[in-house]
Amino acid sequence: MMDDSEDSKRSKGCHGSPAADEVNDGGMVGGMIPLKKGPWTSAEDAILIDYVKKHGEGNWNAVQKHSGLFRCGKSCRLRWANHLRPDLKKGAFTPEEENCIVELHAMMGNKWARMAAELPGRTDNEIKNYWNTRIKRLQRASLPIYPPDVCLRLYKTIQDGQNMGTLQTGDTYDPELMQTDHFKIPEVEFKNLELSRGVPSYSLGLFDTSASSMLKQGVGSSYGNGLVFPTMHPAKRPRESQTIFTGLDGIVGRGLPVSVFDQLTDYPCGKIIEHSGLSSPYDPDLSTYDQPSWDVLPGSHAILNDNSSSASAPICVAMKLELPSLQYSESQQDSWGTPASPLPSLESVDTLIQSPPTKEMWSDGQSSRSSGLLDAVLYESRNLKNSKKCSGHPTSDVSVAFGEIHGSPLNPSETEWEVHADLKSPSGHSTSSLYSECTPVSGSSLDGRGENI
DNA sequence: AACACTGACAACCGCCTATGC
DNA sequence: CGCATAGGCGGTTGTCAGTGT
Repeated sequence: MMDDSEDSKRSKGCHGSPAADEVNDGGMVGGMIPLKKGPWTSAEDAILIDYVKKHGEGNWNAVQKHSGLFRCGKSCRLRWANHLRPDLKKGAFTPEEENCIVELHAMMGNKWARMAAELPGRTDNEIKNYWNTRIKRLQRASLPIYPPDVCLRLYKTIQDGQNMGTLQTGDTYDPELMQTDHFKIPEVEFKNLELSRGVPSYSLGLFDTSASSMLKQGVGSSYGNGLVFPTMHPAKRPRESQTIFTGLDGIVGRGLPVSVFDQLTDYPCGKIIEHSGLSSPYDPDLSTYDQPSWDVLPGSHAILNDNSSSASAPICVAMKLELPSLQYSESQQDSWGTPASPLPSLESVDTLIQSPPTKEMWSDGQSSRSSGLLDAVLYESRNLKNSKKCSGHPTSDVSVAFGEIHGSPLNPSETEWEVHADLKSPSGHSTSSLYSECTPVSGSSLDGRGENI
């Protein structure tokens, strides 16, 4: 893009590489020649391409030594990876790719490199830029980041996974067995994944690396509290731990930022999950989800800003934390093929802003980075699971989670819920039956946030 | 025509981990 | 085991082009 722009614009010496700084005395080659910064010229590109052809990728710091290119190794690597690689796909994202990115982000958060791995020919930088632009646009319009269908699909996927995991409760972790016999989670080849399927292939793939790791660990396994993914490269664990889960029984995004949860709960989609659950992920009639009358979730933003009463402040925070939007617009609704509904009133917006978790829920050093919807959904799943353990009331949360609104949308407090979904879990339990086993009275077992449901 | 705004893009920065010595 | 270096990743910033007023 700016390859042919002249170097004169910016050439302050490379600080991109700490190594270069340290070794080269602040961006100087051998302390003498300043490393170039700024846009790459086509000549530089040619040099770099030539170098890679001859020597292959890697050893980027040697590029400068052997090619006379006055760029730090990092800069070379970036240039090659983002622009010069022959397998790069140029041009705008296709709608399929865009959908894929949204769903991937819902699953894994800001893991651009991982997302890029799912999109052949695309770079993490591209995806990141696309996402940031999208976020900005949606937030400016106060639109939700994740389309409802993404939320639902994700939740369904998680739910299925969790049901499978339930079978493993108490099992000892055996990587091979888990891999091949028990869960039948394939070694998913993510490349060229099919898009726009009911449950995207990468969902399984993601499970293989994150959620499935939990499954593999098995509930109550020795890994349960270790926050360690046996299948993950150790090097990645610390970073991944930002979105790590405490094992199936404790399915919760360890680093799940409040903001993401906010989105899940504030955003009608979150409500979908909370309230309608699996009634039908593909239910075309999502209009009920758009009711501006979702129950009030009081005092929830205390974590975010220590001031649950300020409705606008969280929005500002959200800009950073990908906190989402508060309502649908007609256009957005339409674009997602769901019925439009009136925008919530400002009061409703205020209400929706508030929701989320108590401090103890996110107390263990959550990251400010987005972890995606997956974490949030997992969290919800955990809550549901916990409630299952705790109680056996035949109504309430279960109905809430998997029910259908029967009450007046204008009076959420009196809304009645009724189980009507009967999706079969892999374990043979229907979701309704599974969750009807655990039916704490609203607020009784959800870590003190039952009133949120 | 001038200006502001926005989106797209490229590149840099800082932090982190892996690896080799 | 500690240190230095290389490389990867995510966040941020800067630039440019297009568009609307």
